[in-house]
Amino acid sequence: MAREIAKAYEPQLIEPRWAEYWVADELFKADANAPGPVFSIVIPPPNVTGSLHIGHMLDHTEIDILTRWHRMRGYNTLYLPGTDHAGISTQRVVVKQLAEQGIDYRKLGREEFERRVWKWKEESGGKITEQMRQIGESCDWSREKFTLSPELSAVVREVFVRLYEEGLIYRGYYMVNWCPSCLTTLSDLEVVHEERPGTLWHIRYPVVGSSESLVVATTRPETMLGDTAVAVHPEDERYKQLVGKKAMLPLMNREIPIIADAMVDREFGTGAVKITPAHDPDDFEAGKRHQLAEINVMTDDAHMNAEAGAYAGLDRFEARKKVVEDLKSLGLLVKTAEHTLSLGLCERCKTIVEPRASTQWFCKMKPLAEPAIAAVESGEIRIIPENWQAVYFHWMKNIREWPISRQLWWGHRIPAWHCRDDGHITVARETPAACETCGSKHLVQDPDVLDTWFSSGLWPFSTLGWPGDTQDLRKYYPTSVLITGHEILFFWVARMAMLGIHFTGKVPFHTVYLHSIVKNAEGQKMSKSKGTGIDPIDVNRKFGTDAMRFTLASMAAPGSDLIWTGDRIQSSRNFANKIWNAARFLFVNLDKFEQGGTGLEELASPEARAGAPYQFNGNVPLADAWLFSRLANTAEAVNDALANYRFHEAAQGVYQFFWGDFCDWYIEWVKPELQSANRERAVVAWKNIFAAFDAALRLLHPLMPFLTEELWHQMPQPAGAKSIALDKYPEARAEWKNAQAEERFSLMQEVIVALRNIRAEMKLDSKKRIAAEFSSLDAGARSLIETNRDGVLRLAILSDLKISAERSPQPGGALRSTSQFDLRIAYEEVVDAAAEKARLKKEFDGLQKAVASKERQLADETFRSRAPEKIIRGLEATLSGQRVELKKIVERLGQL
RNA sequence: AGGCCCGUAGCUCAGUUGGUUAGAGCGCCUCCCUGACACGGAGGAGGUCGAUGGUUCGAGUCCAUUCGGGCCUACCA
Repeated sequence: MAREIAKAYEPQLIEPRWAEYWVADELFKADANAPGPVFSIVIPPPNVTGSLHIGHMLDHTEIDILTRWHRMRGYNTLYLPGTDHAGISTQRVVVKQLAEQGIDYRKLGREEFERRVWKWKEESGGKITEQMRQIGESCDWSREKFTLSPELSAVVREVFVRLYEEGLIYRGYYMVNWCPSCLTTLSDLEVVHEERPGTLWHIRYPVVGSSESLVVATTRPETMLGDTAVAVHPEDERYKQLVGKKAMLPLMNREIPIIADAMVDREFGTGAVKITPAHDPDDFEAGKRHQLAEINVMTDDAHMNAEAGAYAGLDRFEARKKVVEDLKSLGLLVKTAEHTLSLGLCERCKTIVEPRASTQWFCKMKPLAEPAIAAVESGEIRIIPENWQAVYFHWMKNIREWPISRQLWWGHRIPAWHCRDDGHITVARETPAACETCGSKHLVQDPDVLDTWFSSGLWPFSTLGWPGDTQDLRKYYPTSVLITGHEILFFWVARMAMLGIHFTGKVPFHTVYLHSIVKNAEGQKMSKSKGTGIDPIDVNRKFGTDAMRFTLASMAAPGSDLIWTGDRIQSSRNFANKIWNAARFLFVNLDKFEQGGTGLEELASPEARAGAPYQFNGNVPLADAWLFSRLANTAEAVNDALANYRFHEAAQGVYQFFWGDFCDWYIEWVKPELQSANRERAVVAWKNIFAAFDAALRLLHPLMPFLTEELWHQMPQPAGAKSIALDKYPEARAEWKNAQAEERFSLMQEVIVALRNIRAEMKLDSKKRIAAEFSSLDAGARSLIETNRDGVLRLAILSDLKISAERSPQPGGALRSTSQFDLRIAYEEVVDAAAEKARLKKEFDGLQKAVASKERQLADETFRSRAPEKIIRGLEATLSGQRVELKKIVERLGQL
């Protein structure tokens, strides 16, 4: 049966086929009734608004690798995909689209707005799926549920009401971060700080009823219009006599008190501070302590309002200029100094945040944080890498109140209703018919929505049927692992921990794996807003999603950043192609072999594979014994790496085995056997190579799902078998391990490499066969080479190989020696003596240094008494070998 | 201001409890378009591990100081 296999790996042909399969199939749909261990994963929120870049791929890559690995080991796996954000994001997309059409979403009315959101969702649903298909199978959309689905909204309301009833959620009048562009409150975490050069203006405030005056320093002169006091330190001798008097606020001509407060730093500026309770968090607190009035001089969008008198209507920065000018002309500007300040910016739009006092909903965090701290301290939640634990503790132990209301439209609305008659607020799970206190029917729902992270923080249990006592909840909660980037440790991880423990009494996950941040070649974090992201779809189209996944996995060493340069993915693509071609080799040659009668079914059936490695003449052939031993060791290392979230080690292990061991050595070695005229020998070779190839595919599968799936289906599989992902993951089989075979095979590799090396140095044409001599005092080594003479002749391109105990005394030709053996090629043409000498000299230097340092160490009594026996013996063994080599080099140098 | 991380071959990075001539991929050099693969094969050159000092029989690996780069947290007007 002739097979048609493309000459090169073409991901664009293979992957869509399987992508469709993955998305459609319910492979990862967990069954709560299924027996066996459970592995459940919380997936971070994918962002479907278009800011998808390679950085976002990392979570999904790692999660999917783990999922497949666990699935192949018989775990019952559940994904909890973070589609919560998808709902919010959908709303934001609609807002953006409306804005592009010049429509302000606020003016649509909430119902009309939500209608459009649903419409967009329906229309674009397919588009999202197609997009996700192209970036790979890494996200499971089959469980797609949007935030605004009735089920999730009900959970959010339930949580809100419970926290409110417990007194943890309250309404408060405080200073909050306000974005004048987004027109909403921001939590501290949504404010990013940036160092910028600024100015410190010194302004003179005359003291009422005297010729004295005070100089205050400020970086924001426009806020002085709202000043209601000047503060000095209570023990500051310079100003002691002024406390209790009044100052005349320039420009506004308002008398304001001079107060004493310990908050003032005597060293900074002039030691006198203007107090603007409505526009600064510290001043706000001071204002409360001293019962000062708050004068808000700005509008929502940061223009000056009527309270600013002559400045009303100006933008805050124009007002600043004008205030400074006016002060200057009044002679009240004492001095200006340069001053670097750290400005708070809105994370989303980068507008300078305006501190603003307003009434908002808050959540008390201390009672929630304490159990979450304890969970990490006790190890019930493991944070990997460990250094992030310290960061977590630091934040959690200094946690502040969380303002949870947002003046946005996207998100869950706050379940609170204001009574128009008596002002009472009714908090309820369902829309109340009447006010709790006065029974009035004039109720208006609070216009605010909840911070996105409020609902996201419920994800691990809100998706499993909570507050009901469901089977899913019992089986899958707590989940096993959360993988995400460390940038949302506080936003999301910590809040899930707090809310999960609070509402279920159990931690939401046992392991938190925080991966590195992906940056571009310039070292910048990938970000859509900065324009530094790389679109993974483009890259995938070019190289394939398997290459993308393998690249991310191989670079995902924990603890440090990951820089995306683009050349690693080329090497991953090459690796995929290499495997593809190894498979082609098998099938193309099998076609020829099959004409002799024995077919694929017999050679590669599941039963045949299970019996490998097969024997010939009562022994497993050396190369096969070696390969299966390598396979066992690789499987062990890879399993171990994945168990410890060391994806890069897993990737490297499989790469080395598949390319280095399987392709470069094993296939080359068994080529003749596969076509052997001895049918029995050939069948053994075929059965072994198929078994090894199959195992290697399974080993690679989590790291390259599409390619391995495709090739797996080329081989005979048990009836009803659907996917390699449901096959077994290779384990380290003890009976495959064979230290002796590894040792013997590697000696042969050494001999072959040394011979190739000589050939290369002599610049021999690669087709030119030459004769060589092998000599070794070790009878075992001689018989090894003797037995495998054909292979050595073939791989080292020799016409003949003489084997002897003693090196022939003949001078001339090219020579290569190790402590175990000598190789000589008696070639007529003189070897470049000078080059040979230089090479040997270099080797001599290195070797001599190594020998000297070992001799020194071994002669040291302290070393001998303190170093472990193993080290000493190893050192001695190496030393004796190196001495032999050194001697041979000296001899050879003498000859030249 | 406090905390964390990084500085290893030209580039991007590995290097788990300190232990034998420090590894990989890409790039570079030489030879080869050989029937799985030029997205390939074979061979090779190239680092003394930012700097200094210390602990130790022994340090890329631990400690201190220092220089350089990055990140996070912070209410200094």
